[in-house]
Amino acid sequence: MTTPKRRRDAAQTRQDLMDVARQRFAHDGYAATTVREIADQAGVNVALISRYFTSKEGLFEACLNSAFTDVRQGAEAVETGDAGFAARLAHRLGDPAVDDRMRTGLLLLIRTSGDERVDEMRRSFLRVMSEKMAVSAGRAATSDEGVLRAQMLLAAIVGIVMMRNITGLDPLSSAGADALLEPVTDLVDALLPRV
Amino acid sequence: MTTPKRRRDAAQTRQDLMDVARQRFAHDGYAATTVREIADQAGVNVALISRYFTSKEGLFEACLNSAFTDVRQGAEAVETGDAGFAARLAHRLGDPAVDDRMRTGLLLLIRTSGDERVDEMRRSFLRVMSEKMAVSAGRAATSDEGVLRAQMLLAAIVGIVMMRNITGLDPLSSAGADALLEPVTDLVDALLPRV
DNA sequence: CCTAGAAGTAAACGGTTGCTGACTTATTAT
DNA sequence: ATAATAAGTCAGCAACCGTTTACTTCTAGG
Repeated sequence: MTTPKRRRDAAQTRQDLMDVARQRFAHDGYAATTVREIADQAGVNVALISRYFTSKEGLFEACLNSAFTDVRQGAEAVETGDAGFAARLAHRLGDPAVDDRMRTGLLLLIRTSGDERVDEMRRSFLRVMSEKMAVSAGRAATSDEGVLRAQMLLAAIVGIVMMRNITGLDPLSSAGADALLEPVTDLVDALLPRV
Repeated sequence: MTTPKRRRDAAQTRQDLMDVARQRFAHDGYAATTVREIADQAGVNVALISRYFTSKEGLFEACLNSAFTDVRQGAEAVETGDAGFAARLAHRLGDPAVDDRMRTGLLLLIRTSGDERVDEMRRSFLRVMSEKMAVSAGRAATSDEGVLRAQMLLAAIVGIVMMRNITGLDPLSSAGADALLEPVTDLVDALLPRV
């Protein structure tokens, strides 16, 4: 019991449920995560999930939307197009204390719920996201080659985050921001060099 | 009915089950895939999964082992260390007809079953695999920096395969081997240059 | 041809899942 | 203080999960 007895607060409870759900969905996937586990970990009853989010899918959709926001503003803070892009990215990826939300957000980007409508939301977000990346690197948003390279960079980043957090493979999983700096810089410069 | 009525053949049925299971596990994940779906798609009864593989986890473990073999020999065929590495890799990744087994194999590498023993198998395989990659690129297997870079390359490849096959994001998902050649070459040269 | 055993099926089991409706408890406004 | 309402709990539902047991059907060896 972190909070020995918490005052009733619907908004806070809703937020707690989302925080827990994001972690579990991101780490274990949608199907492997049960609503009871989420509720238990949040310290409330299962029925509140249905009340606040209609259904498990509704909760996942809410998580995905908040993940969009986090990844988007994380990306804006990081890829302003100047030379320090790779360094800041490495810092974000490497330091576990820095940005837990962006990490789980990135993982959620490839976790499917089985609902085609939700998948389309994700696809649309990824498309916009990769076009922004291409533009900020000096390409046209309509340039297939630039967008392709941006999507490959995004996929590579997601893959690295996933491998670090899911498999627990060393030295990748335990590498800090300093160890990641050089290879991440090389990766960014190679896939999406500024023109 | 591709085969209007097939002769009874235990070995063939076992193989059919594994083929179907690999696809489904790779694409949808372990928890989201049911044994009934697998059996139905293979055209046999559910009970045969327990008979031939003891359990769903046993089936997954068998799939993972066959994925190890495929990825290993796919990697051996591709990364002999010479200059054509990136080109062959791009060809394997891009052409859907070329190597379906290596594609599903790569996807299985980050699909967890929840069983810690299985996860350890995967971790061990990934470690050996990345050390081989580092060595074939001219690093020592004990070099943390070389192995880290190899693991990042592996993670990037897995991420790209995943993004291509799971999200259906264009132009990445529909890009052919020719479109992938240049960026993949840049990616490989950047993350794991031969020394 | 016939039979022993392998290959495959059908049906049901206990357990778990997501979800719901009736209920209790705390908080707020008067 | 107390009624009204929001916040949260409880117990159970129907459906589905993985697995098993008893059964049927095919096939190979004599």
